[in-house]
Amino acid sequence: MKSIQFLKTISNETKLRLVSLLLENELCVCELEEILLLKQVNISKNLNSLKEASIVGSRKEKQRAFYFLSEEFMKNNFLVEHIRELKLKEETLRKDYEQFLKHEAVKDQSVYVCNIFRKEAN
Amino acid sequence: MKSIQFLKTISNETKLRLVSLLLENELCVCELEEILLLKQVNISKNLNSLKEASIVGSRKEKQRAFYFLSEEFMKNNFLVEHIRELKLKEETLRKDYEQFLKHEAVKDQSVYVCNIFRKEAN
DNA sequence: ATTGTATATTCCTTGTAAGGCATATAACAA
DNA sequence: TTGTTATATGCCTTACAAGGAATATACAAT
Repeated sequence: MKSIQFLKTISNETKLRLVSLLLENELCVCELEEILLLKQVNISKNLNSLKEASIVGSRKEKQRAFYFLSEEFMKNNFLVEHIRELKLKEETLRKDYEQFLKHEAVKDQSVYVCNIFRKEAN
Repeated sequence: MKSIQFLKTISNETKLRLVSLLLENELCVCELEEILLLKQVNISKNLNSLKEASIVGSRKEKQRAFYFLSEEFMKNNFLVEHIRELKLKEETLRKDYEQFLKHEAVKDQSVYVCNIFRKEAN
């Protein structure tokens, strides 16, 4: 069953965190890397498996790869609403969302460069 | 995350079929066996893992063990609604539901014995 | 006491998912 | 051209879930 594939795929912390963020906006790998503080490889791999499950789509823009939730997935209204609830209930998802907001703020006030946080850290 | 455990556990065909039926009614192992046409061992095992995930509870009545969806699980309104939708959309779940109705009909018109279908088959 | 019914548990095998690590590719920058 | 940034892929290991098969337990019926 396709529906089971959806469930199985998002029932993993990393993937759920990714989907959770993508509910807000399309994002590229390096943004996700900075927000989630996970290694690029894992993000790429997990995004890829989300893509194989038709949960996300992607588009290339120069070197960047932007990922977004698929229409097909978004049709599952109740499941989507369930995830929105988890974002309020689950600590990890809440914190990710905070990080996302910080990230968006920085993006707004300056010319965005992908590794901005990493540069500040050095 | 507990919520992930819920998702992970129900994202398996057998377990989803079980949960799907238990949305209708509490049922005992042998009833589930007859409706789903699965081996008793698998049903017991899967029910047990649903129980470990706090998705179902159980009560003993003589030799029978009746299983029902936990309050905790039922609080996830959107997730529950999602499953109800899957019951309409997914062939397997629809057929299971038909079998369930047949089973209920038999139960109503006679003194119920657990292996009634099996006896007819011989 | 013995048989039959209902359910649970244990052992075993197989499949698969997830992340680590190294490396590949692709685009752009200098 | 060479270096750097952004992303993807391949190989390996570990962990764990799922079902088969056999057996155990628990209670009921006779």
